[in-house]
Amino acid sequence: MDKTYQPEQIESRWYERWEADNRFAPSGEGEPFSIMIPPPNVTGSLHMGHAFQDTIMDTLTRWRRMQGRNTLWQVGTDHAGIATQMLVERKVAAEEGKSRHDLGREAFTDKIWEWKHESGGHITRQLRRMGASVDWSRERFTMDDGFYKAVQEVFVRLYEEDLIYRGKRLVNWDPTLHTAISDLEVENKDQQGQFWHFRYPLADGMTTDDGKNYLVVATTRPETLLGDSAVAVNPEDPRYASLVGKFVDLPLVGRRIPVVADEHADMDKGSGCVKITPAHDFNDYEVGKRQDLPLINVFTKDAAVLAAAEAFDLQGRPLADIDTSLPAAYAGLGRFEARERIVADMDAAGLLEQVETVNNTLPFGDRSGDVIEPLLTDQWFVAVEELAKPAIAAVENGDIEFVPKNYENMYFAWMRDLQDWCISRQLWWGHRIPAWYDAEGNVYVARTAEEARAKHDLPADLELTQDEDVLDTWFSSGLWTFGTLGWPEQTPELATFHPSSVLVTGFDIIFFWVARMIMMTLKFTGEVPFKQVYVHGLVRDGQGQKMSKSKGNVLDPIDLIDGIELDALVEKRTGNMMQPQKAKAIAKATRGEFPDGIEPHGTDALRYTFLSQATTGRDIKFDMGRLDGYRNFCNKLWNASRYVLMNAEGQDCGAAGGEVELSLADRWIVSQLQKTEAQVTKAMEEFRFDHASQALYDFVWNEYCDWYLELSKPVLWDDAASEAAKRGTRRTLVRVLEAVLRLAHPMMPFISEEIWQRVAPLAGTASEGGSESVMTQPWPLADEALIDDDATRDIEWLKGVIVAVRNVRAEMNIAPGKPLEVLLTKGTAGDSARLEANRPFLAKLAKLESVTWLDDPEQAPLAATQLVGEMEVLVPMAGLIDKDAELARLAKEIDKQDKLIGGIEKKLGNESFVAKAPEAVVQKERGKLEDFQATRRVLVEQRDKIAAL
RNA sequence: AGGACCAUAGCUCAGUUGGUUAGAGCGCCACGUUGACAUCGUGGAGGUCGGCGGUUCAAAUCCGCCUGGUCCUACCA
Repeated sequence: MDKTYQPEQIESRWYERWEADNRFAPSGEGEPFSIMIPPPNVTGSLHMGHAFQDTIMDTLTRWRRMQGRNTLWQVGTDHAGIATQMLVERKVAAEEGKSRHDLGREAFTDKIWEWKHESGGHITRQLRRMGASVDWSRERFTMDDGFYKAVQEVFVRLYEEDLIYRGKRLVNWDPTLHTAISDLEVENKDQQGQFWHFRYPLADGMTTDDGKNYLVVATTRPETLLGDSAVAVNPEDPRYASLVGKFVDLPLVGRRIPVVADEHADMDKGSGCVKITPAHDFNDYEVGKRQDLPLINVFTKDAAVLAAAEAFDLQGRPLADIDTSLPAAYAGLGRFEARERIVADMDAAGLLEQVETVNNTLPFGDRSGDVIEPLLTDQWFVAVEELAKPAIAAVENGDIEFVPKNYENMYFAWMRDLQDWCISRQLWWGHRIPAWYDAEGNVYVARTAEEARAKHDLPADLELTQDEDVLDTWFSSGLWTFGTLGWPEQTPELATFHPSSVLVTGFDIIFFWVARMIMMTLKFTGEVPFKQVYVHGLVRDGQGQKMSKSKGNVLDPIDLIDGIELDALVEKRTGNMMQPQKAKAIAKATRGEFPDGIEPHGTDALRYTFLSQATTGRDIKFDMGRLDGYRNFCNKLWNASRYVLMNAEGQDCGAAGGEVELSLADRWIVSQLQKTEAQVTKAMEEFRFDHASQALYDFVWNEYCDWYLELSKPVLWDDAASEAAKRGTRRTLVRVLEAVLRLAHPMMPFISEEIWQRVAPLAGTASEGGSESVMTQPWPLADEALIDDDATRDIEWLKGVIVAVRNVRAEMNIAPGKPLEVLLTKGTAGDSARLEANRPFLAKLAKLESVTWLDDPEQAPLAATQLVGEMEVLVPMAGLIDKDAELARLAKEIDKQDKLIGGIEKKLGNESFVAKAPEAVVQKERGKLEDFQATRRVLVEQRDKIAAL
């Protein structure tokens, strides 16, 4: 083995080997365990969130596989409609100077497929770098043929049950992307805006009660004035009661519109009058429905003003009897330009009463960044009410369990107030909606045009054209758990691996994805999609900031694994920016934070860092310090293994039998191993990866390396030790390490495999040069019978004495290597026996020349003293003591004991405590009091002795 | 406006059903080339557990209020 751990040398090698050996496929035996990967965008690349999530899934998968479960980690990618289309659109524009419309639908989607083939391997290669043990042979894509079929099937069946319908509705329209988007894709941002108060003249000579011939309405969107259908006042408002049913003349347009009474009007806001524009505002749309108002659309799909408005009734049928003429001056103006012109014109007409500056919230499309426009368009919807009921019940009755539990409330709140889901998108990339139209606009929903004809008895020569729209990406990803397993065919995989065991996902897509999967899967399989949902937080930077290109704080997991030069990192963070003016500051911050770039850390260290920080549900602040620390941990494990191999390879480790004698240390470390195995297993079961990683780290570093390896040296290097004793220690060294590697494997797959290959043959769990992998070894099971409390107590005693001597050395400034004479006194017979049993260990680890048992404490020379239980550890200090320093130290120690004693005495002096606290607690306090008092006595004795010098 | 979560050492975080001398890693200080490891070893310093009040024999832990932070939902004509 190399002297230093070199992750890059082992990681790619092992992944290729595992894949070649088909280690990731289900075994076909045992209780099934399955995880469906949240499919990343096919053209995307791995970010920290993926790396984190993949680590958790892989750890669970490897662990369950080792437990003997029939394990499938299903992999695949998502076509990601809008994101992918936009990306290719930009690429085509940059490279060919063409828009997608220049190319046409077919040629453009061909371009996307080309791009998919070209770049689609990127994310999967990165997944391999993370060590993900997914079954590549079953890789799926949401637009592959089988999935397309599943999507069509679901659409047709839902339509046949009247759970999908088409209609003209107000939707969130993205004027840049020219598509509807869902509520979830709208990001509301606070802005400072203006609030214009307009006068709407009353028609027919009417006046208000206070004699005005106009009503005042206020709006943040003057341009929608063109589409007003009414002015509303509150039915309870006495000021306007006489005007309800009368009319106003809509300024600039000249249309007569009614004054209606509706509860939407708030008497306490502004004038109490509100303009109603049902075709351009969601609240007004509701008012329109209640008041039976016409829907007057005044915008094009670009959100520019139409030459003539379009009027519809609430069912979306054109209305002929409405005057749809609009002022020619605004035709073709964009909405913001129209706004300015309208405000100016109102002002000029003397109808602008007031302008206020206010804070308001604007809706932005999360992809385009454009301001979203509520627009009346023809769309397809899923009626969700019926689907939601069983989906809510499944979580209520525990068929699906969220971890942590509090996300269930978030889920319920959303599910109980669900709007119908707009599933059509005016995009070219996605699943084409399986609906056909004839020349008269009749719609036929079927799996194919042929099926549509057959079903509806249509003549063969009737021309049918397919709906131009595609489905929302989440419609198809909602079918992910069963679509990937071959549904609608009843495949064996579907029978075996569905429902999946656990979904690992971020809280940000509970609504987008999790909720919809639950609804769709229950509907079509009658099963829940997964039994548990492990919800994790966002990976943020060290300061708790969201990682984003514009902030310049993005870390690429691959750079953490392989390392990156400073200049390359700066270039990566500042190149190709949307806001190039930030580049300088980002470069400076990056050079400040990583003056030497980023060192390579390896995948295992990165995974371990994620796991150690994986506290359920909370966002994690990625800690570079921990990454270094766990790289060091890998190095520690590496070097400990080198020590073991140096002492075990070519030696008799007891695998072939032979007499074996186990030392106290051997029995102790085996005992500690059992406890660690139990802890790690329990933590895994509870999704507490932080605890699992911590327990393993503690055992490896603080027990196995710090103590056991040191304790093994006196046995292995002592010529006087028996062959049976050496064999026992070698066997223990090797066996414990072998178990540790199995325990570590789900968390650190690469280093554990690399070392295991060398260690397992020595431990007798694998054959020399064999084809086994740690991946498929049994998960270590704690054996209660091997827990040895006596050995633990003895080793604790030994450690106590060694630490006591080290303390003395540090305090007295004695060189660490200087051999010392040590006396033990005031101990029990047990202490004396322990000394005899552990003399060689003590001498070696505490660097002692001699250890003497002193029966008569009076014989003790002047010495630095430490306590181990009742026993005193004396390091004779003839003439070497700095009297003042030692007195000061002792005074401080005595003071500390006094405080502890005082605290307990107060507690024990409290009658209620003694009366009400459990007896065990009281006894414990009494015990502590005695200990502290004993310590204090020794310290005082020592102080008096030194003071007397 | 409603709701969720969080606040523990300089930093990142553990702390199970109330009973610990409140822990870990990193960082810091001192010492150290002992035959696995300086990506290391040994020892150490460092905490009014955000504030106030309550319940209790006993509160970092339970309850209430307050402050600060993160996020979600809704509204903003």
